Amino acid sequence: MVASIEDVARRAGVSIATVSRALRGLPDVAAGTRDRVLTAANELNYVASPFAARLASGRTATIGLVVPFVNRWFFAEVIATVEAELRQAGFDLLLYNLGDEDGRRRFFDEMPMRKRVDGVLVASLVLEDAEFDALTALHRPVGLLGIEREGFLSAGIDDVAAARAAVDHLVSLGHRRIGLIGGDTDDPMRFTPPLHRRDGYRHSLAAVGVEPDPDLERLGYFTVEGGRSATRSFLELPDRPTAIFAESDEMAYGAIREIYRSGLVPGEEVAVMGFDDQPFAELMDLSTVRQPVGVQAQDVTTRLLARIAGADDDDGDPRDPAVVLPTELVLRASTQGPDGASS
Amino acid sequence: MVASIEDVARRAGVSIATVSRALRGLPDVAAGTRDRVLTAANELNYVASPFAARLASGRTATIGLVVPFVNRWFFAEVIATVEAELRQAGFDLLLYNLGDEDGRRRFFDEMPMRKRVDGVLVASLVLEDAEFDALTALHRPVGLLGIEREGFLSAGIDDVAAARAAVDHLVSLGHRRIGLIGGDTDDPMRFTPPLHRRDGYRHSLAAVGVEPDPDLERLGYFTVEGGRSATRSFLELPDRPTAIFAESDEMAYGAIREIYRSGLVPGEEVAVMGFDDQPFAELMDLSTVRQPVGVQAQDVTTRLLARIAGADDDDGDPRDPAVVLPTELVLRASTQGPDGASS
DNA sequence: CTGTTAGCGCTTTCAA
DNA sequence: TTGAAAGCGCTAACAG
Repeated sequence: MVASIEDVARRAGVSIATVSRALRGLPDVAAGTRDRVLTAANELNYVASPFAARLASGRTATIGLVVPFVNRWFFAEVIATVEAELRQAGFDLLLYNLGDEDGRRRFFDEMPMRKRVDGVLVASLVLEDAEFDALTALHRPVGLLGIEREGFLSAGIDDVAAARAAVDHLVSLGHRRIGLIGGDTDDPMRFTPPLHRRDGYRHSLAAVGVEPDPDLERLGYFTVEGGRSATRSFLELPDRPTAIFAESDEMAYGAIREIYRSGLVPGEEVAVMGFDDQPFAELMDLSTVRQPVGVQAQDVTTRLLARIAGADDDDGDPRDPAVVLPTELVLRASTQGPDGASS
Repeated sequence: MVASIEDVARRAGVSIATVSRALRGLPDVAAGTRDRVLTAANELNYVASPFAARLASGRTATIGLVVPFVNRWFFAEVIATVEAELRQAGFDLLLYNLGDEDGRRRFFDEMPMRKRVDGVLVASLVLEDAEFDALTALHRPVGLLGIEREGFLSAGIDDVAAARAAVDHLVSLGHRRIGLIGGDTDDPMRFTPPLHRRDGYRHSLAAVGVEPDPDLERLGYFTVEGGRSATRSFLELPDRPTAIFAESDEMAYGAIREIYRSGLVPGEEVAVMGFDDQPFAELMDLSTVRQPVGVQAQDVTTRLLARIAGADDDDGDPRDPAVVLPTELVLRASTQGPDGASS
C-alpha cells in the first residue's frame, strides 16, 4: 500500500542501495541518478521507514528529553525550544515527564528510553549518583540543563551569583530584613535552583553583616500558593521584613497578592523580587532576575547533536565545557517604591 | 555489548521465539519456561530493541501528539496527561509542536510522523480539509481534542454552551453592556474556541434582546497583554461596559490588571469573567468557566489506545462518539461586587 | 507448549 | 559510480 525502497528503486531503474545513498545525500552518486531517484521517490510519495533504518544503522535520530514537569514555565520553554531544534535537525523528540517521585523512580528503574535514543537531555533535576549511573549506562551522550556534572554536557546559569545580585540590589536599596521564599531543598523532585539561590541570598546578607534569621526563610514550594502563605507568615512577624526575595516568579506573584491583601502596597511597604522573568512578571510589575531559558536549551541541544554526529566514543567526555549563561536584573515597580506604582 | 534476544534464549535454554513469547506475556508458554526466561532476561538486563520489534510487527507502540504551543496552560496540561497515560500503556510519546504558521505548514507538508506512529492526537487546532486529509492519509486512528469531525475520535467541551452560561450569569447579575475579549477567529493558528465562545456570548445577549455592539467585541489574542489593551479600549468608551467576558483566563488577568490601573475595582465597578480556571485564576479571584482538561485528554487517549489495540481497520470509524464533557461555572470575587473584595 | 524459518525495510560492506 | 548480498534483532506463521 505504501511505497517501499524497492518500489522507488524499480521506478528509478537502480538498485535499492543507490536509492538509499541518493536519498540520504551521500556522495558518490551521479547527479543524473540522484535526480531520477528523487523524482521517483517524490512520485511515489516515499519516505524511508525510520525503524528499518534504525535497525540497520544503529542510529535512532531520536533524543529523549526528561523533565520533572511540563506545566511550569521553565520546562515548557525548554520543551518548545528543544523540539524546534530537533525538528530542524531531523530528529524526533521522545518526551519523558517524571511528574512525581513515583514516576521518577519508575523512570530510573525501567529506563524506558533504553535502546531508543541517540542522546538524552535532562532538565533541572538534582540527580543522585545512582541516577547518573543509570544515564551513563545508556552509553549515549547526555546533556544537562541547569545542572552540572563532570563528564556531561551542560548549560545553565550561575544561580548563586544571580540570586546574590538580586538580593544585593535589595540591600543597596537599604533593606536589611529580607525574607526568602524558597523551594524545598529536600523536595522529592529535587530541583537544583533552591540550594543555589538560597546560598546567593545568604551570601549577600552576610556581606553586609546580617546573620541568617530562620524566621525569614520560608518554603514556598515554587507555587503561587506557597509564596502566598510564606508571605502571610512574614507579615505576621512582629518585625516584618521590608523586602522579600522569592526564588521563582510564581512564588513572588503569591507574595504580591498577599501583600495587597494585607492592605499594603508591594514596592512601597514591602519590596518583592522574583526570579525567572516569566511573561507574567511584567503584568505583575515584578522586579526579577531574567534567565535565558531558550538559549540554555538551544545551547545544550546543539552541542548534544554535534556530539552525536561526531565521535562514537560517547561515554562521557570530561572536556565538554559546562556553559554558563548570563542573567540580568530586571527592575520594575515591585522594588521601586511609591512612584513605580504597581497594580 | 548489550544483550540481545539470542543471549537470553541461550541462557534460558530455549529458542528465541519462546523468549519473545514469554517476555511479551503471550499465552501458551509453560509457567516454568516463562520463569526461566524472565530470570535470564533479568540477569542480562535485557530489553527488546523497539526498532526490531516494530519492523517485524508493524506496530510502533508510539503516539504522535500535535500541539500548536507547549507553553500555554491548556496544552501543557494536555501533554502531561497524555504522556502519563501513554507511559502507563507502554507507549512512547513523540511530540510535535507547531509553534507558528510556518511550522504548521512544514508539519503538514512533510508529515514527519509518517511511518512512525500507531496513532495521532491533535489538540485544539481548527484544521483545514487538506490538513484533515493529510492526517487521514496516515491510515492511523486519529484523536482530536477540542475539535470535532465526523469519523474521528474526539473529546471536548461545549464551548458555545459554556460561554453562554458564563455570560448568562453576568446577565443575571443585571449586566447588559458586556465586553467580549476574544481570540482572533482568523488567527493563523486557528483555535477552535474563539468562534464558539463568541457565539455563546452573542446568544446570551440576544436572549435578553441586546444587539451585538462592535465596540464591545475586541481581540485579545489569548494573551495577557491582549486582554489588557482590549480592556483599555473598553474603559475609554464613553459608555463603558459594566462587565467583561474574556475567552481565556489569561486575557481576563490582563483585564483585571487594567481595571485596577484605571483606579477601578474588578467585580465592583467592572465585573470580569474568564474561561479555563487555570491555577492563577484563584490567585486573581477570577470568576471563570472550569473545563476539565485532564479528563478530556485522558478520555481521547484511552479511546485511541483501545482503537489501536482493537481492529486494524483503522481508517476512521463514523461510529466513534465525540465525547462532550461538562464545564462548571466557578464564581469568585471578580463578579461579586464589593464584599467579595478582590485583590 | 516449543522450535524453525521467513521475513520486516532498510544500511553497509564488498566487488565490480 | 553502482549493485549484490549479508545482516540489524525482532515477530509470526507453521510444524511438530
